[in-house]
Amino acid sequence: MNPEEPRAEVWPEPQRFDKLRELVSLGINPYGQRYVATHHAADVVARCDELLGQPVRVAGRLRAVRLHGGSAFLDLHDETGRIQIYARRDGVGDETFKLLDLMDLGDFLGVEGKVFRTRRGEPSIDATMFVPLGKALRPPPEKYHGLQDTDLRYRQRYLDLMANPEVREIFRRRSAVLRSLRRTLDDRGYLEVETPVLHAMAGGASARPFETHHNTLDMQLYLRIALELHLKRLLVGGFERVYEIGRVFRNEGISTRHNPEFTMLECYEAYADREVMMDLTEELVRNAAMAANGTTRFSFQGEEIDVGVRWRRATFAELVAEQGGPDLDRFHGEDDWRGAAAAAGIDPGQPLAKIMDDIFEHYAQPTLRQPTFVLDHPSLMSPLAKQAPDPRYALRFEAFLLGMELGNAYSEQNDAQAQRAAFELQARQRQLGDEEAHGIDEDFLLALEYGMPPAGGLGVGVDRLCMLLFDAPSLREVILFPQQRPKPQKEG
RNA sequence: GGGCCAUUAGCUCAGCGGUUAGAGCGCCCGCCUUUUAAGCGGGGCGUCGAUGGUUCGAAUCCAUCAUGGCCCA
Repeated sequence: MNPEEPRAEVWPEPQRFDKLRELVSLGINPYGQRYVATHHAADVVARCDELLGQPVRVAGRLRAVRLHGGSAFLDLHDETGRIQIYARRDGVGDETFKLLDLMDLGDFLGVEGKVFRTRRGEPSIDATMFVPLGKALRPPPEKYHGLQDTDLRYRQRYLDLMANPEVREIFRRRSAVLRSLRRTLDDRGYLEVETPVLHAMAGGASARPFETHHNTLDMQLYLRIALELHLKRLLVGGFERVYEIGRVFRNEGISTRHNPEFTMLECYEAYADREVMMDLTEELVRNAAMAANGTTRFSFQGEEIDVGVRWRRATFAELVAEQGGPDLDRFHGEDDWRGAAAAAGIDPGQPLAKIMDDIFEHYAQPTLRQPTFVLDHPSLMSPLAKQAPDPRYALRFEAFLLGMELGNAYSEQNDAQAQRAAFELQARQRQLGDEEAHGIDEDFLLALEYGMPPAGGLGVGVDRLCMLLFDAPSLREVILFPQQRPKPQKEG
């Protein structure tokens, strides 16, 4: 009907489009402009009695309308909660009252009025004026059940946040955890730094990287898989305590416990070692638990956990043996490991480091429910750590909680020649087909050759920490926009 | 990669071989100036995820595919 606005023809909510045009024809901007509110919804509710009769201005999204002929009750939601608006034809005037016919659920609205309580005692605002601040051309999710479809909840997280207050709460708590982590480190004299995401060589962890390309330099680059190697360069440069909270990327599968990009905290402390990092790990997690939950005790999917006690400390070999696995101390070569793998039903043809990891996962990992530090991993799977007195093992620990790896730490290797030897061993593993083995990072070795203090280094998976503290069944619940397969395009 | 489950109206769901596919919310029309999952009266809503097949007849049974979820690797 209207060639100038052909889109309205196919619009799924033509009435909303019509109302938009009607507002414009009345000379009203449906999208508003700056609106200075005096109060949030929660303020008015909390301080209702003290504000009784006083004029206030609030702004938010219209979530429900109950029409009563010459009057109407509106539910206005802002970030703090809900406030009820009472609009009478007598109170706002005929013209403004008619605007109600042009409003839809989901629209943003500014309201001015006097605070009062209804007959049933509900804190409300008796409107004297309201102004459209943002038209919604699509309806919000269902008001009672909210948005349940997990696919849509993640794809259109804004609808999830709009409809489900407990989801908003999760991300407020996540923010509290991040603040707590920063505060704990800041209070210990750490410096927060930012290092490159684009790496010429992806190192610092065992994982396959995402590849990208820089046009002007015409070179292949990788998205970082860890923060480690740049932070250690900063120790070379003379900073003694540094940390970074940043996104890392690993080109792996997606599951309830894995997202291809995730947030990592890494911190490095000169002149410390893994013992110091164990204490720090306990403190970071304890403080984060207090920030998120107000207590160090919490339950995860029905299991009671306490991160406030001293965590158990046991070696990699002890834990495997404890669960009926082989005596790793008697292992002296590759054949021992491959034989043990076969005995455990693990593919013995895999790269050796993967076998070591799988054997631990097979025997010990699922049993580590309460917080546990696993010490002394095989050196082969720990190329960036100093070696233990027994060179088969590394001065490393991993923190486990509820069967999940939460953190990883080393007494950092600061001997440039030993580091080169470890990298060379990794390179041989890579030649043997281990795609996750570390490459020889000459640029990092160059830095080490200038001298690095001994140091303790720690990495913590922030998303997993949040998942555990929030009792979330899936990592996706604590990531605002988890990775999803693109939806096939519908209509043209 | 393997197994199981789900996909029906804008949203939350029912229907599970047999007239023209349903409910609540939302939406449209009417009434209602203290309601609050407001109420009352009326109305429309769908490529029943996609594609094939079986059948007189398919949302329903079968196969394949897509997306998501859970479990396992």
